[in-house]
Formats: sequence, C-alpha cells, structure tokens
Amino acid sequence: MPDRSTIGDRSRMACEVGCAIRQTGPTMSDPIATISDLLAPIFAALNGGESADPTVRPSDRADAQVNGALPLAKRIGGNPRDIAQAVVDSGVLDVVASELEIAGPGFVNVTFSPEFVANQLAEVSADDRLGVPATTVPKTVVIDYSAPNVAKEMHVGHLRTTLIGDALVRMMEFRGHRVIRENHIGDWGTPFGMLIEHLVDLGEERAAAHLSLGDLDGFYKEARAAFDASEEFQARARQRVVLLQGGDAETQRLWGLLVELSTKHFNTVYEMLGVHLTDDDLAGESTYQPLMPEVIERLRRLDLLTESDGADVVFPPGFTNRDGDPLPLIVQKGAGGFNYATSDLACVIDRVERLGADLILYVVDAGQQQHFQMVFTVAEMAGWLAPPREAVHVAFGIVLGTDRKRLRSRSGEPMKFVELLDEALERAAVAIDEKDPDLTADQRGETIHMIGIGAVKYAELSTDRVKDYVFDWDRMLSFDGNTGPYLQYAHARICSIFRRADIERSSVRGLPILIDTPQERGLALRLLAYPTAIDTTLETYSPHKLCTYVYELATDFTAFYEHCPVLKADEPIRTSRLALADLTARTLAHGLDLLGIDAPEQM
RNA sequence: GCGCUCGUAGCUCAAUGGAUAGAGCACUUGACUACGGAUCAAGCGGUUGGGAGUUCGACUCUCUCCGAGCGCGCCA
Repeated sequence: MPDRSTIGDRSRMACEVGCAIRQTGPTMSDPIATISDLLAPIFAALNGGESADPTVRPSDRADAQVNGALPLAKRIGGNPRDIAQAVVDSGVLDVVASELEIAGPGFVNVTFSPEFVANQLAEVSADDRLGVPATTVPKTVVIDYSAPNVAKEMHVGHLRTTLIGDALVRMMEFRGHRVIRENHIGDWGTPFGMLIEHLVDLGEERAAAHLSLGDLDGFYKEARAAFDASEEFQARARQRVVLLQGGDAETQRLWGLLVELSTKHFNTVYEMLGVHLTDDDLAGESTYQPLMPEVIERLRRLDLLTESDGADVVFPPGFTNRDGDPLPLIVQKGAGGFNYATSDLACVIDRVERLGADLILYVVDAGQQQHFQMVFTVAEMAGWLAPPREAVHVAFGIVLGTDRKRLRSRSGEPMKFVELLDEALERAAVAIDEKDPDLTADQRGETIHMIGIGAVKYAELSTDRVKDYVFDWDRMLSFDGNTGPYLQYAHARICSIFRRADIERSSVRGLPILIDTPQERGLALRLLAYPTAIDTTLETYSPHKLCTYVYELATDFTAFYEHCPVLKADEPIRTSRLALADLTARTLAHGLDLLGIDAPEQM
C-alpha cells in the first residue's frame, strides 16, 4: 500500500519531482552545484564506477565543504581522510578553488578563487534569468488553490492557500513548467437550494444589489435563517436542489447569478492582492458534476466498490476508524448523491486525462490530510495516478492570533479577507506617513499598497507552511527584522544609490565585477546561490525557503553597503560595486516577485 | 482509543544526516556632519519536550513516553 507519509515514498517524490524540477549542469551558476558536478566522476571512480554523492554543502569554515568522503569510506572501507586526499589530489577542483583543506575526520573545505566567483557572477549579471536555467524537463502541473465558496465571503482561512498557491505558480512558471491554475470554488451542493430560494424570495434585483455590496455572508445567513425558520422554505430548498442537479434551465440561470456575483467579489480580492487568478482559472465543483457517475462506473468496473450501510464506498488499505475497522471512502451516498470524495476523484481523472497533468498540487489545509491520502490511494488503486504521475497535498497549518488561538474578528467569526487587507493598508499608511510625509498622493497610495499587502504576504510565506503561524500586525509591518517592509526598503535603498548618482542601472549591467573585500565576496556567493534557492523551495513546495534566501541576500547587501563605499570609490571599483548593487536589486526584486511581493524603487 | 501534524533562546521563527544548532524581536552596550539612521556592529540568551535506539556523525531517521492541535461513514 503506498503510504504517502513513509520515507520511501517521500524519497521517491524527491527524486522524480525534485530531479525533474532541479537542474544542475553547465548552465547552473551556483558554485556549490558546479563543484558537485566536477566531483561526480571522481567519486564514481573511487566508488568502483558506481555514482556516489559528493555531498557538497555551504560551509561556515570555507565557501563550501565536501562531506562525501565519510560515507564513501564507510561503504568501500578505508580511511576517510585518504579519500579526501584523493579528492584533493585529483585536481578537478583546482580550476575553481584557491584553497583546499582537509579537516576533521575527512571534510574537504573549499575556498573558491576570486576569478571563478567573478566569472560566474559576470555570467549571471548578463543573464536576464539571473542564472536560473529553464527546466529541460517541463512538466504539466495543475495547482489547486484558493477555492473560496460561492455566496460566502473570503476569510482569513483562504489566506494561506491563496498566497502559497500563487507563489508556487510563479516559481513553477518561471522554471519553465506548464502550469494550470485551478480555483476549485465551492459552487455546488445542497446549500444552493436554500441560497437560490432566498434569491427568489428577495427578488433578483434586490439580491444582486445586496450581493454586489460584497456582503455575501449576510446573504448566506439570511438564507440559513429562512431555512431554519420555515418548513415550507425547506421543502422548496430541497426541491430546488433536485432542479439544479436535474439541469432545470431557470434554476441554472439563478445559480449562475449567484456564482457570477460571488466571483466578482473573489476577483476584487485577487486584484487587491495581486494574485494571478482570473475567471479563466475557475474550475468549481460544478465543473466536475458530469464526471461523477463515471467515477462510480469506473470504480465498479474495477471491482473496487463495496456497499456499506447503503452507500457505495471504497476501502483503501491501511485506513481504520475509531473502532479499528477499515475506514471507507464514501463515493456515493446512501441516498444516491455524490460528495467531496467523488468530486476529488473526478478531478484526478480530469486533470490527468484531459489536461495531461504530470503533477497535481493541492494547496489545502493540513486538516484534510487523511481525506487526500485516501483519495490519492484510491486513485492509485484505480490506476489513474500511476507513477511517475503524482498528486501532492501541499498542506498548511492554521492562522493563529497573538493569543495562539485561531484568528477571529471581534465578532468571533473568521476575519474577513477584505477587512484584513483594509487593516493592512491602514497600518501601512500610518507607518508611511510617519516615515515619509513628503510623498505625492500617487506615490503615497502606491507605496501604502505595496508595503501593506507585501507585509501580509511575506509574513504568511516566510514560515514553514505545515506549522500553524501567528498573525501579528506589529511584527509583520515592522521595518526591522525579517519582514516584507525591510526587504522592500533594502531594495529601495539600492535604487537610491543610482538615483543619487544619476546613473542608469542598465548601464552597469554585465560590466566586470571585482571581488575584493569579504563583504563583496559574501554578497557575490549569495547571488550565485539564487538558482539553488529556487530549486530547494520547489522540491518541498515551501516558499519560506525562498523568503529565507531573500532575507539573507538583503542582510549580505547591508553588510556590503556598510563596509564598501560605492559612489565614493575610485574606478574601476566604483563601477564594479554599482554592478554588484544592480545585480543585488534585480535578484531581490525577482525573488520578491516570485513570492508575489512588489519591490518599490522608493518608499 | 486509533491516525496525522507539531514541540528548537523570554517571544516569533530557521537549519537538503555533517564539524561549534542559526536569525529576527525584546533587552544591554557601542557607532551618528548619515552613498536613505526606515541603519549597522557587539553582547546576553539553548541539556533542540523527556528517554532509548540506528549511524563515523542525529534538531533531522526509528521506537517509546509527555504535551498541543486536527481528523476518525454518507458536510464540503
């Protein structure tokens, strides 16, 4: 039974997806990857022709350390220091290293030669892609994210899925994959009987007016209240569900009205956020309704279906309920209806067979892990998800308030998305007005938007997605520390150097960069690590890794900025440092953009 | 009860099985005629929840216990 949580399965994923998405090779600028490639044949030779990982890592004792001698010594027998010596003696690193040192039990500490660093950097500086190669193995990736409900307002619960999904989309696309965004909105199910009847009672015009105000929750609650208060209404609502599922034209039209008014609200939020989701990406649950009977039919033909308490279910092995009995995945309810599981299976079929998906990502909260494990297992049993094709639940934790309880508004409900963003803008405005009261009205508005939204996004993305995270206004909007505003400020500061000197940034692009001081060297090495940062982020679908990179890049820059005068330096140092500053700003802005965050040139 | 996820500095978080576990905030101290001080530097702070195991090497993998959160048949 393929259990997605086992180590073996995870390593399979790391290899198949990771290797496809990762791409080392001659175009890779990261020196770590370069020496790893250089060492590969040496390690293979030492290992009797079989490849062995040199395990090259960044080091705090040198620029890089080669750890591979230790496990290799274990495997083939012998002294790890002798193997390290053989690695050094092979001479393959001589072209890139100015110093090689064997240390401890058998580590090889590598110091890159300044020429090597400068050459790599020149290549990157002249490259629009900043050294990040397009993948040679483009995949079709379907990303299922955001997924708000029709006739319900987006709230804080949609924050993480929307932002993580958007960031992954941007990175995957940049990497050269074919990315299909799917916004699996909740636009189907029994609540729609009630909602449509309420729409009818209210009258279309009044309902439309009501909904277009953005008060979707109010509408939903009224419908719910009517449903709870009147048996007559309940009967109509149930009948309406039947009509909806039966394809009744008038009912469909009314349903479409609800969907349209809701998606208008969603789009307002997406635009405000700068998230790449449009009506073209809508793939609501209704989309998959026609496929539902086929899901059942196929499962039946495969003899996977069992009847249990009147429902049609599949028993994927390895899942048990509270009594220790096999846990079923219900695909057709006793009354004949379909449910969430059916629709997710339909999605798998559609995404694999119609869209040709190699990889399906579900950016959905961690609470649904068991559901997805079961769905994926059943899809594998049915042969719809045969390797190397795969589905991954990109799970994330809950958003907590500073009291460590689920974040709620004062009224006790999940905080509405729009309220949250409004507050972000208000708080950003206070900060901006205090720091820089001289901005023009246009600049002010634009800056507030970039800072406020960027702060929320960065706070959201910069911690490990699988953990719950604490939502703290004061921290995320601080200009100090690992925050969005700090990074944006770092970018603005670099731009300011060029403004002050009245130099076009593009004019220094690709000019030679001289590596002299430790700060220049540190910054240069960081810049060269950008492709690897993106790779490691995508291997685990963890945007916080790119956040960490961008933050470290910013701190490396400030160290450089403190120690290395740019404009006051003599030529050719001055131009070199300008080029280094420009490349830093480009990388910073690019990394932030992959996270969906704007990088203002001044603020 | 079973399953999953999590537990790292006072707080918020990092750390692809590698050497001495790193940042930020807070706190203490220092740098100010400043290429944007919306800054920088230094210090303080840890038996990585406890215990056992695997390994040359464990925050990381395995087991167990403790604690927190979530899930466990017809909601989505």
